[in-house]
Amino acid sequence: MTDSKYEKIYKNLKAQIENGKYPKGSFLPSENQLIVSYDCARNTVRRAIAMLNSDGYLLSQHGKGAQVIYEPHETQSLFSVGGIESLSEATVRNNKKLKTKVLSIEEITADDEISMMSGFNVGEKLICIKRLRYINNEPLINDYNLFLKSEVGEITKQIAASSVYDYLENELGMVITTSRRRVMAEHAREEDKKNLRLSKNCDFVLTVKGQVFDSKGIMFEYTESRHHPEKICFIQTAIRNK
Amino acid sequence: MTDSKYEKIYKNLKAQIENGKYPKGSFLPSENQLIVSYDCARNTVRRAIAMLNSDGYLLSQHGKGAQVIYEPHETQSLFSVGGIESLSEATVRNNKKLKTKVLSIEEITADDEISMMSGFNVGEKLICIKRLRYINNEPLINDYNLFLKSEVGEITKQIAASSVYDYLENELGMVITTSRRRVMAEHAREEDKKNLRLSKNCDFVLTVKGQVFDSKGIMFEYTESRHHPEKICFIQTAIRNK
DNA sequence: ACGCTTGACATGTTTAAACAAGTTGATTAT
DNA sequence: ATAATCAACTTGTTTAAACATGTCAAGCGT
Repeated sequence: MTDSKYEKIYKNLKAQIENGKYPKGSFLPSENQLIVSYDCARNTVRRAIAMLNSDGYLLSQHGKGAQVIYEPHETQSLFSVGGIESLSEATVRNNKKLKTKVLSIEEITADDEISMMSGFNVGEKLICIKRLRYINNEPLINDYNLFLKSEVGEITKQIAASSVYDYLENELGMVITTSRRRVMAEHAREEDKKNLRLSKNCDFVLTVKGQVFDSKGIMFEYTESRHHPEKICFIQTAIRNK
Repeated sequence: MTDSKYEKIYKNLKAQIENGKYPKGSFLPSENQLIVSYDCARNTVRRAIAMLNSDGYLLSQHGKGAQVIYEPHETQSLFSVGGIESLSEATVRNNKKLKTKVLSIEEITADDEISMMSGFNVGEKLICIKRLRYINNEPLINDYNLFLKSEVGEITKQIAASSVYDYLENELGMVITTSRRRVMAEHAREEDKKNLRLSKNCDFVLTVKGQVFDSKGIMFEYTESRHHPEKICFIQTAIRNK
């Protein structure tokens, strides 16, 4: 579980950029200088730099250097799409307070309708969790999760109230790798209006539906998050990879 | 402009996966086999494989191999977030017919309000384009663009009706690199309802607002796309990078 | 028949080196 | 003074090799 060398360099540089040691517009030390500081080969430092490029932190320019283009997240409450980041991770990164209210946990068996919606096979045993997420004490996200029981075992109210991913990764040793998500705008349901306290003339939500896979390629989670549209949006930085 | 070796391998493998030569669930030939087929070093083929991983096409598993997890895009009309891909590029990739109706092109100067919204400085000369985009003959996207005149020069109705990016990259030789986008749900405006032919009880749109930068780090475009919420959603595949 | 070891093979990490190509500023020739 | 050239940087591409580590099935011993 120890970080590899390039991960250490990556995290170190990332932290320094976030701290403002390398402000927006400035250039990182050249690769040759970084090789000396970190005592490593060129490929190793290049790998860290490549990751920061795809994070939207750096813009490497041929012949010139790697320029910092990161800027701290703006005013409103928001978190980024573009990675698999749990809500608890995102809120910590943005210095927000996250509170979770578990509305219900029950064990169900996938029927036709659920199978169609989630992608699980009919007959599979699932754990169904409904949660309401508060950010800085405002109810902003209506969360609906289905977990494949054969993969994740029991999930207690305790776990659901903190971080399910923490539990899966650190307790169960699962490796979460890929996810496929769909982002859309939908009509608000009655429970959305009530739970998220939508204003009277707002009858829609910003929804993310997704399937999550572990390292064996098994889909073990279906997730549906319904966001308060006036208070949440998604940020995404992308680089063109030709 | 010629492709480098790893790009050729990347595109070749990608095409084969899309063609179904390597169906979902199957494994790619091992790195050592690919080295022979492509007559290259291990790092070169590894680079191509890494790109396909971050595209969500492959899932490399330590000790086992690289498994195909790509599946063709599903039923509804949709294109992916997570890259800088112009609409024309996305529709081609998904075998859709794109038609663009240019509603207006005018030259404006950024005032306070525009500056606040777009991020351009007050007083800068901008080209403002309003377009309606049809996919398979349905009006699905209300597009609003601001281009920095000093960077892009003149944009004719002709260009706006086909692909502005094509023009910028291939005619002007601009290099488009990073973009920062925000995805949100918003109230529909009157022009949205009319242009997109929203159903009566649907008064919201799925909006993407973004800023696009060139290789010098200059922001040269602000874009706002308002999508038909019942017919468009965004797909995103992500890998967890620890 | 069961569990264990082991060896072949897979991907992951790291180093090293060479060459290609873009950028920039100083030097040189006009 | 101006323009061309060059040298010293920068990042980009590619190869090669060594070692670490995960997977799996064949074969071994009990």
